[in-house]
Amino acid sequence: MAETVTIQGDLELLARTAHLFSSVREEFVCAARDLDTWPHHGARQAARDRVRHSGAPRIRKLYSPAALADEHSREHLSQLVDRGGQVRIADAALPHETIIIDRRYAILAGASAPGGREYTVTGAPTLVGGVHALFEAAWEAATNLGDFLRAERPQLDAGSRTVLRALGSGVTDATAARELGMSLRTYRRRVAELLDTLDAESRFQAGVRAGELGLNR
Amino acid sequence: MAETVTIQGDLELLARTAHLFSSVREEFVCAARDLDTWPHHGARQAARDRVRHSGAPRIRKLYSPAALADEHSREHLSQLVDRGGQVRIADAALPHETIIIDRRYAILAGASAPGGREYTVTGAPTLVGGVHALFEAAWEAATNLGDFLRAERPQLDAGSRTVLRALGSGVTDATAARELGMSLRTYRRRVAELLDTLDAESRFQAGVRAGELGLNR
DNA sequence: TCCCCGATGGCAGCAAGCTGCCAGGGGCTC
DNA sequence: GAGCCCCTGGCAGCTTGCTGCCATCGGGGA
Repeated sequence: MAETVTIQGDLELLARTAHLFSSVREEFVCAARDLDTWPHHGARQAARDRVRHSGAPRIRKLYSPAALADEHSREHLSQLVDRGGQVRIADAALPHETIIIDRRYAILAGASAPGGREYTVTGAPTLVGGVHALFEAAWEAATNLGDFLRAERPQLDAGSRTVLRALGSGVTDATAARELGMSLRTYRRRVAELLDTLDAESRFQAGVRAGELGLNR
Repeated sequence: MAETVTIQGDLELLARTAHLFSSVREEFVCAARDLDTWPHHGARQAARDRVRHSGAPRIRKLYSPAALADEHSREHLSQLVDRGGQVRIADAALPHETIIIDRRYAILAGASAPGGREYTVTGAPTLVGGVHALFEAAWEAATNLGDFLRAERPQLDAGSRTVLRALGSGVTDATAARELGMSLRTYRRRVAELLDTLDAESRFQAGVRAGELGLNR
């Protein structure tokens, strides 16, 4: 392969770079806006297989917050982490998707063209090095997936947390109000406010949200 | 250091092995019953620092299900995973805690003795190799932390899941029953059964459980 | 001081949720 | 078919949750 080539369309990209994806030895680095960006299903399988064995490459993926939009993506990302990959979320939008393999090859996505999207694949050391340095900078600035998800939970004041715990303990409103030293009316006001901030229409729904967000602690 | 030494007590272990923990280059392997077993706080910090940089050692930790007993430990483990460590849960009890560093040194915990717990530290290749092989076998047989947690969720039949979704959608019982094509009475029976299997005393509590267990899908 | 404002709590009425009881109804075995 | 069992649904009565309304209270600010 020439040091730098331009490729049109996903299919050709797959055909021309499949051997690169399956040759990953040490590091597979990927930056993208969301999970739908790269169509490299074969590569995913190869990467998965490799992680299972010792001497696995280090896998790092950097996404925009957009990658967390739907539940399905979240599930996928957490599975990625389970398999030993590292996932971080950047503040930036990451419009130009990038893959770097073993610091030897870089694949950069460009604009859409009539014949499909345009990609640049290069093995030129200076180019790859530069791209890698940029990635490192973005990587360092980004936050861990787990931390990001934890930070995402709405910040509740101490009062709301108390009410939350009372609700979670399963007691009736009367008991909870007594334990918290407030009237039934006020307690129910707090509950109603909590449902409002959690955007829930029923107590059950609020419980689900609280459980998902790990607020019940 | 002699090839194999026996050490009494946690303090001496720390003193004699601190340099080993900070010398980890490629792989840090640990098997233990739970998180309280090893007192190596310094090592944790060292490992943490290393993971932040490239060329990080591969960290693998194998625990018994007992390590998941309390919420605090779960939190700690998931943070470990966030930082790029791999955590698996074994079916076995793992009574003999083991640490292997770079396949060069092994630390094995033994029985409690009057002068503190007894530890064996060795750098003998055959010994370390043997221990490592045993660890690999146990590791392969164990399941990923994430998978384990997912499998832990109680299995609900299709009907219960439907009810769960209805509850999660936030509609009233009357609406839900109509949508599910059953009477109000039966729907409420289903809800009551669900609360029972989730061991919840209120709908909110059931919601929390469902959210925690990721059942709301 | 007076007024305003926000938070609280009591009350009342309604809506929603919970459950015991009993009456079908369908499938099963004998 | 008879008896049995389990599931369902209606009814009723009760508890719990929800909220509008109003009175009260305490802390600023004009």
